[in-house]
Amino acid sequence: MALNRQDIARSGLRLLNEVGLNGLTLRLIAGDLGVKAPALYWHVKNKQELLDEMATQMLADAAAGRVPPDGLDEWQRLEHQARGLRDTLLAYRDGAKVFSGTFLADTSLVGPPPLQERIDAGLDPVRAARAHFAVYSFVIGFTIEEQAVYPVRGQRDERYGPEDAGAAVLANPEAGFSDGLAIVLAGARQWLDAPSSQVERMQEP
Amino acid sequence: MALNRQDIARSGLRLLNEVGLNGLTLRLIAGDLGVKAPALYWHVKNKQELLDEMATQMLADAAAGRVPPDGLDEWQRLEHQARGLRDTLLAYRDGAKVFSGTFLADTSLVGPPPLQERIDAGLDPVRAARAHFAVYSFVIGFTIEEQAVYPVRGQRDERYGPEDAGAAVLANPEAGFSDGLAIVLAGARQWLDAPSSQVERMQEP
DNA sequence: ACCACTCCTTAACGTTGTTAAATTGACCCG
DNA sequence: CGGGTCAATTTAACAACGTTAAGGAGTGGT
Repeated sequence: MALNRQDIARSGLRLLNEVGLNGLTLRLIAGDLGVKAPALYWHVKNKQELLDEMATQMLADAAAGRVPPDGLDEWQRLEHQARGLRDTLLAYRDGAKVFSGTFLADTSLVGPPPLQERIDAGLDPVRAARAHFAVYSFVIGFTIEEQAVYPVRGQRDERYGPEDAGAAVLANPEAGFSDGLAIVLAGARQWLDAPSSQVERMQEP
Repeated sequence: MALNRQDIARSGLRLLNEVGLNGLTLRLIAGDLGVKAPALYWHVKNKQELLDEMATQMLADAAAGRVPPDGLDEWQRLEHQARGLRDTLLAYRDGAKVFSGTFLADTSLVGPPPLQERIDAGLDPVRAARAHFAVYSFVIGFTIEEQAVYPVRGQRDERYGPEDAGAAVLANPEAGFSDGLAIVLAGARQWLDAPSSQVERMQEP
């Protein structure tokens, strides 16, 4: 019968979709598990540690059902991974916020690093990591803004009028994300082929 | 004597650097202003509204001292703006988190929209907005991750070991950001010239 | 002198994360 | 059997938080 961190995290994730990050209280989670709040402290040091566990669990659940199809090249795998990350974050209310605050308990869950082929072929691993992180950063940033406007997928928050700049893009989040991702991937590809570590160098007629 | 929203927001921003977002309480801000906590509710509806005001103030203060130099082309202005945004967020503890949660009370503060020249020259404004938002998203995402590792600029948080992927990039945040920004800008440039075909359009409701 | 309005205080409420101490239950050893 | 140890949970309580209600002080107009 005894609880464990995973059960608690999973309960937290389910409740997250019902009440949002602000409404997610330890007493609520405990009640959902048929237990009183201080019991959670036997398994978890902090609420923060619980949120970390939730972020990890979130990624693990999503990675389980998302093996990239065979026959993709490394760029397509990178795109697949980026889309999967966004889908994962969107699967939970405030998912991106929960995720971005925490670092993962188990980093092996992100899956095999992309661009490994090119690293084996001589690409500087630091450069590869930076390109990868640029894609990752874009996905996190985009999804955070997206979830600010659409707390749950498809339902727009009433506080945001249609007037500001971001809203023009987020009027159609899918297209905005696709285009943004295409931009970042194209840039990464080009940047890895033709290194220009200084941005100033990229001006051309 | 009478307080106003700006004073409160400014006090909140100063205290943010001392105590962080978690430690930022209404009673603390009120005390800093020589006033009791409920007094703030005369000027502000919510704590959330206060945070929105702080985010706005943050951007306004930063934009004041950051007019782009003359003689830059539109890409250089975009780069300037992106670097300025990161600097602004880094100027406050948890700055990116505060900023990303809120939308701005006054959107005129972001400055004149970039890429206006190309829009005048016939570029689809939606495409321009998406390219711009891709850059914006990257900056937000990168800086959130950066501040998770470095709560205050230059001081690494002890919880993160050097082992994970993001840390490899964030070992040198300045270089990581520069490279990432170069990637996104290069991609945007290329994408605006030749719209990518691999991403098909989604239709609006 | 009175009213109206702005701005702030005092007092309090319910909720939150968290801690300390007592309690239960299961398993092992004599 | 009986006691002891250890894991897991409960009961009770705490300080702190965001927020609300009610009232008081100051100011200005008529």
